[in-house]
Amino acid sequence: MLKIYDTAQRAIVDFVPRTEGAASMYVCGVTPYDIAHLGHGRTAVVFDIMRRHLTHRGYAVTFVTNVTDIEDKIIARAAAKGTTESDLAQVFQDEYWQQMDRLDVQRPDEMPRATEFVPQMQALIAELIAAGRAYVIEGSGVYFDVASLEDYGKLSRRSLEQLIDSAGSRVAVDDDKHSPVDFALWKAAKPGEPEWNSPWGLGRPGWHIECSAMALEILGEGFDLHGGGDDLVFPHHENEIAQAEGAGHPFARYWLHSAMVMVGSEKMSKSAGNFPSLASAIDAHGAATFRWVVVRTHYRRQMEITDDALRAAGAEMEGFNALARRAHRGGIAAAPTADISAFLSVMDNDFDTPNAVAVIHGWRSAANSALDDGRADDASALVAQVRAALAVLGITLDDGSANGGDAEIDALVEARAEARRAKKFAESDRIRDELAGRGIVLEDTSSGTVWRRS
RNA sequence: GGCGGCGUAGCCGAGUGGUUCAGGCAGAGGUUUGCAAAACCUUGUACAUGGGUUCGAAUCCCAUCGCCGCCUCCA
Repeated sequence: MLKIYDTAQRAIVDFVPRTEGAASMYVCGVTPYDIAHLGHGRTAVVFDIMRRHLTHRGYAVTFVTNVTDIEDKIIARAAAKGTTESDLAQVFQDEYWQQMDRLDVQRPDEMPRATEFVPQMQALIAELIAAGRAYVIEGSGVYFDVASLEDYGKLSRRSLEQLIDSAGSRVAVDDDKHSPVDFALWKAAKPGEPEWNSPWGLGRPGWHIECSAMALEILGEGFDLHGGGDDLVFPHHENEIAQAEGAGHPFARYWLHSAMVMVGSEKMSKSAGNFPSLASAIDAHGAATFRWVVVRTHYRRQMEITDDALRAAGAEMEGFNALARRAHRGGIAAAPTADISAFLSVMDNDFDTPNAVAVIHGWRSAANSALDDGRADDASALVAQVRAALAVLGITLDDGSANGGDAEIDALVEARAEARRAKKFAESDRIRDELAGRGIVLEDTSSGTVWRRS
């Protein structure tokens, strides 16, 4: 039985989908106005693993991730760069998916862009007005009337009083709004900004409405899982719920939130300017290592992704790759099927990847022992378990088979092997040192020498 | 100020009342190897502090200290 931590209930609960055997999932995507950072990488990997695990458990998963391609930051950045909003969004969306592809993050089944769903947003806004949950301020826009919704704040556990108390202390309040906590559904057009026609005049959608409208449009009422970074709980997800339920549409059954990535004990954020790029981390340490460092910490726990952390994770990954190389060189093929039930049941407990990692390490160690002892069948089964479990985590091992293409290195490796056979160790060591100088590390196995780049 | 989380051995990171242990990285010793590399084996009595509950607490309760997040755009 899959159990998940539901932010709304603040508890680990059984996952019971809307439709048996299916799982519909909406994960808030990015606002593409700058390059992807480490936090984007973590969040994407976390939800990708949830998706893979659900799929592995037999659910037919429908996975939706939106793109917020019209928003204040995009408008400001496009103006600063002298480009259009859509071009700017496209550039950074492409960069984002380029990194996601390197990380083997599976593409969503649907990737709706906010600008393509303006009619649906307007329809939802109209419903909210009709339901008495929203009001129009001429020349300003349409606002959600928070006080009209009895249980507003239920996701983030905030009361209306405390919200009103703190409102205005950090954000300027529009005096025309009925309450300082009311938020914009539709913003009246401003000169030089993109605009759409609407029953309330030219303008553009507020930030939160897109996700309510698109999730309902694509996944329907009462879809299963809604996810995102935990910085979105309030106000974004809270407002999504208000917009959907305020119009009478049951919204997400479960809420999943992944914790933030910290840098130097502070939350990384674009506004603070402390955001190491995802690309540079992958460049330096590899995609599998990045995934591994994410997986080592539970998704609901804050973590730092430092160079040291990546190095340690890289050392672990290297151990797994070494196993794959050994098995490959020794002609040990992974068994066609693998029993990874021990791994899966750990994962069933709210995607407990840290403990799942321990299970995989156990198999790795046992596989090496089996290879040491020449127990080929055991080794084959264990290697298969390691590979299958890692696949659920989105990691594919490098067994070195792609290293065969370098004729020059292969020739040197062979020359060294000959020298060794002739017991000319001075010569064989000289060749090994030469290769080491070029970043090539040799490993002599019982079935021959394999090499890798260090 | 309100809401929430965290503080575990050199480092990362599980664990929520009890024989024996998370797991990993780094370190040390050993086996293997011509020497290495890789691998395997052995090796660490840690739980912020002070009280309390209990036969027994890292684990429950209270207090204290420290760190972090949300309350503003943010993955």
